[in-house]
Amino acid sequence: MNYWLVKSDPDTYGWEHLVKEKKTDWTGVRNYQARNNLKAMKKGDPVLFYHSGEGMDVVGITKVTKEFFPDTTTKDGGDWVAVELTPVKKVKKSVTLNEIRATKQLSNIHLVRNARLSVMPLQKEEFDTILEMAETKL
DNA sequence: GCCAACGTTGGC
DNA sequence: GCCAACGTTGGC
Repeated sequence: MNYWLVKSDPDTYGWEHLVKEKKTDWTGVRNYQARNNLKAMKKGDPVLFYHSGEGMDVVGITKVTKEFFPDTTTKDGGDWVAVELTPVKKVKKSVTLNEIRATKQLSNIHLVRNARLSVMPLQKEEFDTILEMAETKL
């Protein structure tokens, strides 16, 4: 079991949108590192959902319900992939980037070190720490 | 709205 | 293969 975090701009596609749709194909990733992370996701892996821009906080937990497949929104012929994500639950208390920054155990995650990466792995300890801060259990 | 950080592109 | 220029993302 691996743990992940994805970022999304709620102006484009936010948590509420995902909940309404029940599930979504996580398309549009155009970054090799992020793509490799998508490819490494296994069915059932938990994925934290982070809002960039508005909010800047972890707002919910999703899970992988379909492992990677070709991203059909690709127009440039590139070898891009998507996964299917399904919302599991909203966190009780959203965890802001500031709180994450202020937490020593989380100082190595990409969210802090590489703000640009939109799909990133988390260590189990990091995942658990964030859930604890969110006062939420998986 | 600005700008820093980063990834990608393209000229050499 | 290097690196400058450019575009995009995302925090502030």
